[in-house]
Amino acid sequence: MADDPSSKRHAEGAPEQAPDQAIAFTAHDHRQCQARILARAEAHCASGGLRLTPVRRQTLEILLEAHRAMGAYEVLERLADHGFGSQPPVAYRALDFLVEAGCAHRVRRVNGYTACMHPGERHDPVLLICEGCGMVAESPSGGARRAVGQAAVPLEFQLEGVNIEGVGMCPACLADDGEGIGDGKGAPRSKDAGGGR
Amino acid sequence: MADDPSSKRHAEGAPEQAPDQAIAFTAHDHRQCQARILARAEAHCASGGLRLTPVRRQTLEILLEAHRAMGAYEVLERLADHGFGSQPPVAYRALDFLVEAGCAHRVRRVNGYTACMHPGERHDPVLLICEGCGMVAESPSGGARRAVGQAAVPLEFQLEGVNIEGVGMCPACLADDGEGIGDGKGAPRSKDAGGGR
DNA sequence: GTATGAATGTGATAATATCACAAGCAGGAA
DNA sequence: TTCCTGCTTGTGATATTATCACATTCATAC
Repeated sequence: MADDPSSKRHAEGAPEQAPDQAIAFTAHDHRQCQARILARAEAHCASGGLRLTPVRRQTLEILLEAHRAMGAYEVLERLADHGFGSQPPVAYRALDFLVEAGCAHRVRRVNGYTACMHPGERHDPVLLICEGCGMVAESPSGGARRAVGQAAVPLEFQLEGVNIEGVGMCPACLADDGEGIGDGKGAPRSKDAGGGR
Repeated sequence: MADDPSSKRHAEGAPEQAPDQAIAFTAHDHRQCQARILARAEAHCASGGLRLTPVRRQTLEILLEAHRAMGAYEVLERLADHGFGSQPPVAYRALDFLVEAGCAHRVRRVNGYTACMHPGERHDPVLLICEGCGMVAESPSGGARRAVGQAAVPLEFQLEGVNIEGVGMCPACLADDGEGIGDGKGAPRSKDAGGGR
């Protein structure tokens, strides 16, 4: 990890470090990012009368550890490590709550969940999933959402929700491939890549 | 089935009955629709050197029976009824082939598969899934696809594929609700709704 | 006809998700 | 306080979806 791009990250005092929506693929102080989102989520739940109980909060913290999608069973294992129940419903319930509350997104493509970078703001982001490292970035794009809405109109379909996901390669993985670490098709990189880069 | 809206369907001789993309939610002669798509898929496979073997063809026919998403195990059961193997890989392999060949789509939202209405034409349709009856319509929308592409650009993300899905209510289910058959939130209607309407 | 690779059949198992019910806990009403 | 109520959590069981490994069959080219 000595050559980790996160060495490029900004100093702690840096103000707005990166455009929020692209943060997953951008060098940033992940500790700070993590804390900021958690605080926002807490505020959102408090103001909305949503109970961010210990399991739920811990679940969110687990999701916030990295900008990637985590499976429910991976979350469950971590919850058990923290002393919570170890049966699937424990994780699924907490994850469902977070999604419902607008604090997490479900990543259908990989049957996983990822923390929302804009807790509480009703939005339907484009989720960009890197096939190299598993990171997930959230891109605002009212554009895509609007286009789906428009696609529904001529069919007289009453749209209630959308899932918009893209798969491909993030800039860091592309750079790695270019450096000859991969062969251009390269095997997926470490699935447990750490926090921000 | 006596009050099936498909009674409204066009007469057999009707020429181009409905805009292709909206066909799932539109009154049409489904037998003809089914046959047309199957023929197109056969032609596409033939011209591309893709082997549409008996299981694969049967699988496509099963998907074509209705404009909805079918689970792999449901397909598997039908395949077994037709004398094919009854172990999961039988269905998954055939379904994977069809998706790969551009003759079917995977519907991530419901872990299902649905026949493609434009076999062989490389496209990333918006899949509109009715929560009332389970029907799935394919809407062209280069617009949404383009918007996702644009969302990826500022993140320097190299987009390789997309899943764009919308859930909501189809016109027929909306009409049913309006007629007082439902309560406005109504339980999902029969999951095994027949072919076209 | 025989070698070859693709496709299929089959048993086993992995990964994901839900159900049902008991127990605990927070808040308000009596 | 005590009880009631509804939400939340724990737990065992089970359902659903998906993949692996390996033997066999089949189509095709040689």
